[in-house]
Amino acid sequence: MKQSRNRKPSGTMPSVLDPDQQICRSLYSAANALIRTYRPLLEPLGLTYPQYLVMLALWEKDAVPVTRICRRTRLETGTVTPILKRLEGKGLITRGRSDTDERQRVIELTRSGRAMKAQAESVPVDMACMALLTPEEGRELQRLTETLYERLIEHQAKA
Amino acid sequence: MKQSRNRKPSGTMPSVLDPDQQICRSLYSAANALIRTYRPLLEPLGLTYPQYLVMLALWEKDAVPVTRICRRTRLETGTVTPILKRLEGKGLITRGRSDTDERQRVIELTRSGRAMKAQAESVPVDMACMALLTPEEGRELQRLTETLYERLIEHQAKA
DNA sequence: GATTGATATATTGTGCACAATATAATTGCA
DNA sequence: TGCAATTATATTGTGCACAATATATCAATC
Repeated sequence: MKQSRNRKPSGTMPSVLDPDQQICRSLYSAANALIRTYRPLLEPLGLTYPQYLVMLALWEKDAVPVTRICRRTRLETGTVTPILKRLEGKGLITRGRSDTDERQRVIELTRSGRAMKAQAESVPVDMACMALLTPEEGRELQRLTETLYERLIEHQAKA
Repeated sequence: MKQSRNRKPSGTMPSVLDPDQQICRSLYSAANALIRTYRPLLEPLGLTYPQYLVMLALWEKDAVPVTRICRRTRLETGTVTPILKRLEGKGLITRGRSDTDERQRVIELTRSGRAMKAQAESVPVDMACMALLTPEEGRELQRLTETLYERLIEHQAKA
């Protein structure tokens, strides 16, 4: 592992509490840095990354309940509800009520929200152009993070 | 890639906007889920994960300026300063001033903060016991996230 | 058809995460 | 010496992220 910024003296006893050994720090800082990198690409759309994630879910399938948005974005309702309100405020979605189940909202794209999809197509393209990872590295990283995610959810379900 | 929760009809045109294709979502949701999993392990210490990260930095090297904490945690000063205030409030650290440079703080562990280190040793152990990833998977994941992080920082420096 | 339990969403409170900006001390150097 | 540029930290404002809790509707069953 590279430690260009924190070389240890050779012969140092490795500690389980060494920050450089923390997989979670690596994962966390990479995720934060990646979202920071999305920012300028999303700025023309006026979206944050979590807002973009919600829009992706809706471009995939429109007129869905909040539950589905949570499932596809992997965020909790307490996170998603305020995001939906902001997207409504921007005029990108509506938050109607289901006819068959008064508890359920039906989240629908407005014309403006639908129109944004075309503009958004450039975001993954621009991101890919940065060539941050090779295609193989990208696939491997996604495979590993998906594995980890699944096991964490599974573990969480047991507790 | 597994898509147990969102099978697409075979022959569906793959979209660059498909949520399941987003490496960033995989990374983000795995990082969030991992930090959630740390929570019960850190609860006996009364720490959040970012607070724990700061403590790791101080257990590695005590009596350091804020800059070093930022570097080792990979968090910004705007994030770290309030965390340091909370840790000070818990009686784990002090935030003195440097004699040689009045701008600089010297962040030092208190006796209580130093004592916590022994208790914290069990956290990585308990985490490892969950066997979320094999040692090889763990190493590979850390290698890839470190690579990504470095390239993102590099890219950010250019802009 | 009333009650019990489950489900869908919303609210509240705490703690990040960071950009932008402010403040203050130090350093360089004209 | 004086002052411009740099550096260290703090502050402000916005938007997550989530646990815990609340509320309202629906479903099941007695």
